[in-house]
Amino acid sequence: MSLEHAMLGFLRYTPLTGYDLKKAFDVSVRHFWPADQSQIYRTLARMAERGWVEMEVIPQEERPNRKVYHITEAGQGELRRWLATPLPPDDHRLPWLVQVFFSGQLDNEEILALFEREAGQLRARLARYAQVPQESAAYVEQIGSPRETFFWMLTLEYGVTVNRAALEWIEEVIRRLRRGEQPSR
Amino acid sequence: MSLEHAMLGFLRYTPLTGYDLKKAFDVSVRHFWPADQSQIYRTLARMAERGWVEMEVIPQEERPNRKVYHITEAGQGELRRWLATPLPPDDHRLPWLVQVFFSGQLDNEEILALFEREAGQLRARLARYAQVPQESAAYVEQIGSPRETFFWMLTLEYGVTVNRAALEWIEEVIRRLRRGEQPSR
DNA sequence: TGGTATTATATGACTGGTCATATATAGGAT
DNA sequence: ATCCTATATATGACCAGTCATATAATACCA
Repeated sequence: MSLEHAMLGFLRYTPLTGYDLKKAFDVSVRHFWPADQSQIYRTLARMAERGWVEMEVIPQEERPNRKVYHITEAGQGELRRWLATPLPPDDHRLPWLVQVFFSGQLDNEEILALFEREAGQLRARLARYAQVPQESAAYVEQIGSPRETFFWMLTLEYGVTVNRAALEWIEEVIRRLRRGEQPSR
Repeated sequence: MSLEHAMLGFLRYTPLTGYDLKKAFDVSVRHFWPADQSQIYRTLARMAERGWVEMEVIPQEERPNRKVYHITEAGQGELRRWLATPLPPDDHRLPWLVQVFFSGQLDNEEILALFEREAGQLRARLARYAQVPQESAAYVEQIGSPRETFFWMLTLEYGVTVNRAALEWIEEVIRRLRRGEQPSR
């Protein structure tokens, strides 16, 4: 399960609380692995039971105590093992393609709107990706590892490449639909 | 929820049993919306409760009775409504990118293997896509609607385009890694 | 003779993830 | 004066989807 291993990945850099982990996710991997706050805490508890992490309570006044988790030897082993393990072929679900598949029964204008909405979402996503370097700059500096940064940036490149290809295809389809390429009912 | 609406989409063409629906999914939308058999039956029951479909039992000897479902007016309305409704921005999860993100701690050869495995999976997926037209030919003929077929084929085009872009990017990254572009530890 | 596939529906147990909400305090903004 | 944000952890209810398994007859293949 990727959430656990992503959490181990962050904890390998430095001990963190659940709250810190949530923030780390939100400036980095949330684009391909969003993490729910409540699930982070539950998962942390499970990981502690398994001995992948250990917890240390840091008392605070006028704030809930911080529970700082650090990775164990077993946790490092598990992370390494998982990183080197082939993943099962992933079946991603694309509800938008379900709409396209059955869109024949809509009017041509409605179909055009369907594609234009998706184009808009892709442009918005690409715009968000363009901001990632700034957003994560502090974190990048904090970790200060050119090797880690290199692979972080590859995930961003992937997102830009794939979403740009999708957008270009959709723009081409919009032109085809305007030309009236779709058979009528 | 897309499963329900995909099921309505198929039922709009013709009445079907749960078993038929599973087969319809498996030759078409399973590439972007796989459907579990047990979930199809449960969902069918829920849709009947809501009045989107109605069931008719066709007795059979020496086989379980067929329960043929047909779409109602309400179901058609619901399908149309959903098709014309903007989807919430989808957060797809890509466990492979989680591996890439944290791969800095692996050896260079292991990282290369990570990318080569993914390239292999993408090639396999593209090979499967190449077979879709043959696999679904019977179904296409059975429905016999050029308009429907046009949009079905667009979903396939999308898959080919996006996965090809991903594969090309990965092949480029593999060349970069071989050149030693990644900083060492 | 045994194993597997096809037709056909169904349930129980489980898992990963979401959403709403709770607690508690401080500080800044409207 | 009130609202929002940040810090910090946690639970209950829920939902979609997965996996294993059950039933039951036929037919084909090794």
